[in-house]
Amino acid sequence: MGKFSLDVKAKFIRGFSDKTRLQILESIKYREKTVSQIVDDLKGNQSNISQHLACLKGCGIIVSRQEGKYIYYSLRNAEIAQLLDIMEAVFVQVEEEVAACERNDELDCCQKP
Amino acid sequence: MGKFSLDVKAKFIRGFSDKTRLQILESIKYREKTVSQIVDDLKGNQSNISQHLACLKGCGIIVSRQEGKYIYYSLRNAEIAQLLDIMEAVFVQVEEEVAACERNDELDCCQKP
DNA sequence: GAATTATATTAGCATTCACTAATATGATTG
DNA sequence: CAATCATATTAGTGAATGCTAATATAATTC
Repeated sequence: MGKFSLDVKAKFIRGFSDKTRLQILESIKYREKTVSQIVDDLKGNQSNISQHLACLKGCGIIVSRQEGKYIYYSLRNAEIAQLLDIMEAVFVQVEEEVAACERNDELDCCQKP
Repeated sequence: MGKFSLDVKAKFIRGFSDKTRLQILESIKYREKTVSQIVDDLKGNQSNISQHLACLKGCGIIVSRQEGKYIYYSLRNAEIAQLLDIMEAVFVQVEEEVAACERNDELDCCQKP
C-alpha cells in the first residue's frame, strides 16, 4: 500500500474513532434516518451532529440522499455494517484491558497531557 | 452498550487511526519485533515510535514482552490481525471516495480549518 | 563499575479536534 | 411571498494529538 493510501486509510478509520460518530452509526445502522431523527436519537446538538455527519460522509462511511426538505443518511454499504460488527466483536475481547488503562478516567492513554 | 463503553470503544478504534500506528501494526503483523527493529522498519524517530507503541498498548491492540534488554511488541491476538484485514478490505471499497474528498490534500474533511 | 545499548519519559510547540452559539441556506407551507 | 422547518456553515474556544529534542531509566557488556 502506498504512502498516500495509508494517510487516507488513517483518515477513514478516524471516522469511527469518536463516541458521537459511533452513536450516529449505531443509530442509522439498520435504516436511513434524517438529521433530526438522529439528533433526537442521540439527544444531541443539531450543529454538532451535522458536523459529524459531514465528517462521516467525507470519510466515505455514510451517504446521503435528499427527499424534499429532509436529508436521509445511511451507511455507505453493507460492508460498513459488517466492519462495525467486527470492530465490536474484537473490542469486546480487549475491552477490559483498555478500560483498565492507568488513565482510563480521561481516556488519554495515547499521549499524556 | 453503556455510555462509558462507547467512550472506551472510541479510544480503542482511535488506536488504529494514525498513519504511523498503522505502519507499526503492519510491521509487527506477522511476527513480534523489538522497538529498534520497528524504528528501522519505519525509518522513524525512536521517541515517536515509543510513544505510539505506548498508545497502541494502552488501547489494547498490542502487547509486549521483555527479553534481556530488548522489548518485543506484537499484536494482542489473531483477531486484531483479522480486524486489520477487514479494515483494509472495506477501505479499498471506499478509498476512491475518501481520497476524492474536497480537501484530500490535508486529510481534514472532518472539521474544516 | 563505567560505558554502551535499548527503550521510555518529559517538555514544548504547532496542529487538529470536538463542542457551542450564532447565522446562513434552502425547501415547504400557509 | 412571508413564515417556518430542516440542515449546513462559520467563528471561537479549550482540549487532545503528534512531533522533535532532550533527558531518564534499565539492562548489558567490557
